[in-house]
Amino acid sequence: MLQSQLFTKTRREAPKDEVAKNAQLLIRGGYLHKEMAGVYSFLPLGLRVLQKIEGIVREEMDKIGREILMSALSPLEPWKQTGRLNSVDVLMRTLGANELSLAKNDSSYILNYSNEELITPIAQQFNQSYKDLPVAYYQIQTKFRNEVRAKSGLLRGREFRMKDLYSFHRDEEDLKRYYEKVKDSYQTIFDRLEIGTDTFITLASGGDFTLDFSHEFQTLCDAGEDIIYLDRTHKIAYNKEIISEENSKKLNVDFAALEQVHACEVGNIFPLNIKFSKAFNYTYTDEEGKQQLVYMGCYGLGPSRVMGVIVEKLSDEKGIVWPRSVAPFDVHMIELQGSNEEVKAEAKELYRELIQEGVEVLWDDRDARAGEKFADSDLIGIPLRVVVSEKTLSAGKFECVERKTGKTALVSISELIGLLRHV
RNA sequence: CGGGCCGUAGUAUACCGGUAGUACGCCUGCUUUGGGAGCAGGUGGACCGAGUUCGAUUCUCGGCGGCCCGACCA
Repeated sequence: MLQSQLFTKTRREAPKDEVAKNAQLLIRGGYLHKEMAGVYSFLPLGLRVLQKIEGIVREEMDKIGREILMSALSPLEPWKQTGRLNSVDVLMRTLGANELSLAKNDSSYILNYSNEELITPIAQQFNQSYKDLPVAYYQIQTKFRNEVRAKSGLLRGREFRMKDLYSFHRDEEDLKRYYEKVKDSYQTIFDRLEIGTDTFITLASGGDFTLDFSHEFQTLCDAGEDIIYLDRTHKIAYNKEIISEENSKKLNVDFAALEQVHACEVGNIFPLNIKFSKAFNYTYTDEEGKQQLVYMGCYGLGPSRVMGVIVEKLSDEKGIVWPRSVAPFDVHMIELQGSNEEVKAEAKELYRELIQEGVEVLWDDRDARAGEKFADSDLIGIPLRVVVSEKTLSAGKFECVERKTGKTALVSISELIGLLRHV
């Protein structure tokens, strides 16, 4: 893609209404446009990153579930059926539900903030025999929540991207088996997103759904709003919310001996057990012809929040440093002395060859000086910069700079392609 | 939702009870071209409402919006 065709520009200064590093850098780089507190539009660069993250999530989820897309609107009836219309904290409902539908009491639908009420009837319709189970559906969708205090850029928004997966099982054992599978799947996803080594399964409170613990995936992050008690040797952590004398005994863990660190919740997995199947009277027929309640689990992961966490963790004073797996492009090609026709032709040829090799290239074709191009390149944070200029032309090679380390090398085009294949 | 701070061009910031200045951006032209260029000219602004006042961007009140702390948080 030509940088002149991105239709965004970088900013030299951070917006004054953002303190969070992720929001500052993503706005400065032209990835995001802020609409209101906790609500951002994704611009061309930002959308590419989001799609890379969601692509990885999708690839892994496809191994253990089927993708669907549920509606954002839903009728009130199923919410009345589970009792959540009134039991769930009203602040977590959307404005649509609070002010339009409920206050006026004249609407029969709401903008839903979670999807158990929709997925359970769907699963019920198609899976009524023990032969049909287990099944798992997932979606990647924009979620809306009336967050009372949106903050920290992409880390806590009123509108955000979420992958939610729901599984249905004939009994608790099968649910547990699948639950472990999702744990592994999540770890693979975070590894591929290159935050895996800093992401820990964390015991947390069960919330509405269970008296037992739920599991969160917490990534170490100074800007994160959770505090976890970390046991690095066993690669497990405990959310501050469950720290108590009682749980210390129950889990046989000395919390006082553990490291306390800030972290951001990037995923969570919940055993729902029979809460929702009971509400919808979702039973299946077993081998003996008897009706049995279905066991459910739900599993969330926030791609847009992950994007914010990656920026928080991997940026430096010059800008963002994307891991290759989520970077908007593989290579940032910087053309200098654009008025020199030979340089221009050389850049064009390199661009063509890289594209042909399947490399994703952002070509800075703008009529700008070197300093500005380098500064923008550092800010945007594409993993590899390749400079084409009179200097490199006379050397017969290209200058190649790794964003993360600043390591520079002069390479030929075949060496460059080899390098990109290798990474 | 409680508390604190804040709201001035596209962005970041000054000043002021007498309708606003700077920098960057943007536009024109010339020069320049490996780390955010120089010169010249130009463009563009007080969140909304009420009150005080001869006069309000400035003071007061209310609203709306933003950030932070706390509470909350499938």
